[in-house]
Amino acid sequence: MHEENLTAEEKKEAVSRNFIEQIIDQDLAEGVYDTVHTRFPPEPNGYLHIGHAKSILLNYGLAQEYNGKFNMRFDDTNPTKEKSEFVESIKEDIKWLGADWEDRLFFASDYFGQMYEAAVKLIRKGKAYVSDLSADQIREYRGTLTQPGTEDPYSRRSVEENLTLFENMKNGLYGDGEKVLRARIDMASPNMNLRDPVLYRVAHMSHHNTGDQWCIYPMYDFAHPIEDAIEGITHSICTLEFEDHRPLYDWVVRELEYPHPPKQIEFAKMYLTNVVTGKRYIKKMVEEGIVDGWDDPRLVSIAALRRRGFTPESIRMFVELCGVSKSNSSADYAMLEYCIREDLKLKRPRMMAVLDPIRLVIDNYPEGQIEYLEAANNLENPALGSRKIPFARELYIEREDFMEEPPRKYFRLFVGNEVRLMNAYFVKCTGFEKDENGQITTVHATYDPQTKSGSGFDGRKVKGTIHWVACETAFCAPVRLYENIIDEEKGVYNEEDSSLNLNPNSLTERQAWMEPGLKDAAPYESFQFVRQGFFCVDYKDSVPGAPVFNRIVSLKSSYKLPKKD
RNA sequence: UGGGCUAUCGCCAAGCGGUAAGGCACAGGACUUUGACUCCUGUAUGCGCUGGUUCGAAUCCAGCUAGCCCAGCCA
Repeated sequence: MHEENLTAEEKKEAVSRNFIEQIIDQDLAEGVYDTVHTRFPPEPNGYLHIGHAKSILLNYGLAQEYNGKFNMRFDDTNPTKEKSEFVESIKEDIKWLGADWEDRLFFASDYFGQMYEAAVKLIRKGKAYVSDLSADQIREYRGTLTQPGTEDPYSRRSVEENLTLFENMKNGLYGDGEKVLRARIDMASPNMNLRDPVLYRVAHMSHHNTGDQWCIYPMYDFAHPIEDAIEGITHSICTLEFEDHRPLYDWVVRELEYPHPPKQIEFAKMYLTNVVTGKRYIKKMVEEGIVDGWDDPRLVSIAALRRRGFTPESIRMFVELCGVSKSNSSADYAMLEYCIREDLKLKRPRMMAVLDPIRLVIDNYPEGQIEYLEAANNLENPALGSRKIPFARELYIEREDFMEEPPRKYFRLFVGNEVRLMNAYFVKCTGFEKDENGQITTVHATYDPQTKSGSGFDGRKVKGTIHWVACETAFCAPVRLYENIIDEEKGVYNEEDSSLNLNPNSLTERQAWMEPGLKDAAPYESFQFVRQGFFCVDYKDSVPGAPVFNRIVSLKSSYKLPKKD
């Protein structure tokens, strides 16, 4: 760890450490801590989204990296907002992401007794007092950003009186809002958080974990450092907006005289371009039925990503790629797409499915004959084995794979051109048919038996390869093509008239014709459909024997079909 | 207009006084039974601006500018 001894070359070659790792390295080197203990402390008031994934994986990853420990803790200090139904979904999402808290699952509410004692300790030290001011009055006394606050008229109460009053608060002698416990710090501090912050409030309300045992509840700023200290957390990692709270965090652990005080470190939240992350917008869309719930595959909640077919590995890769810093930023959605393609490309079979079919008739192929051809599941990963696919005289091919008047450098089917049918034969286009509307319905071709896939034929080359399925045996199932929910101009939500502007193309559902083997696809199973992208069976909408395929991500394409006028 | 934080390529992000890493995206090219993948190649004379210190500054100093956060008995 003696950086100063490294040459410039060595410095460059060293794996760069993010700023949190640098802080931890230094703490360890200086003996401030001799271990690393982190935690993820969500409030169970909603579902987790991709932004949380960064925090989860950061905290868990740091614990792993330094051979330390990682705690799961629900920060449930406000019963008015929390529900136990969220506890389970949060646990499920974190497990899915692969963060393992082992046997360390905690609830802040389990520490209410210790927090109460801590408050009594502060009162005894003269560092806290009970105030009768109303919420409005407290606001007035707090001053403004530019004007200092003024002393709370109740701040001079004696220790004995405060002790009694606080006990009375606990015992339910006062109604909600009647009294609060405040820290005595500095009403004139330029940092608003230090102007005698409220430590405890009265709330006669049932708590999801403690029931009616308590009618006073600690505030975040008081509770959080205590939670961290109790659990032996060393590095308490949170987001940037808590930077101003750090002096208060430090004040609490100092006044309570914890022997090994934890250290708060703040990092920038992650945002994604082209997606909606705002809870209020999502809530509104859910309420108005615009989306299919908080796990609608167009959203970026952990559950939505899972349902769409993203893998934990891809999320981890994404978080790692994004890095950690203190500058507000939003990652390009293309980076997430890259990660899921990267993760799936060697792992999953590459199958054929036709999304917009026209008929291809191979006129020199025997009528009624079905031939089973061997197809590798993944050409780049032989370990995935192979399958048999039926080939016949009449096939479906993609409408865009034939053109009556091909533009320059179009390698697919047009009259006179020869292409390879993937996993099958070369076919040469001989003609086509149109219906009364001028729509192409059928393409005719002849095949060359000696060009069979795998035969080693190398007599001639073709530039194009297209995918296909045999009409008779094709399995027809719905596929859903997603665009992210955005309005490029205004975003999904217009602040001015509070209207929602949904991209009407955010979801397209259509039938697709696919290899018969796909009808046995199980929920969550994913595939690459050649040239169409990666698809995953939607567990929620699929019934046995009738899978529904969500497109996770499309493939990149360097060829754009010219637009028709 | 009080306090805190941030500013390096279209998007992330290294860099910590020795002469601008990397990834995504993009553009060329090679290869190809997916116009995918893979593989090459290219992309900041410049680090928000202006001065200063220094042989040397993205890095240090000063002054600006812009953005984010804070006036919950939310977290």
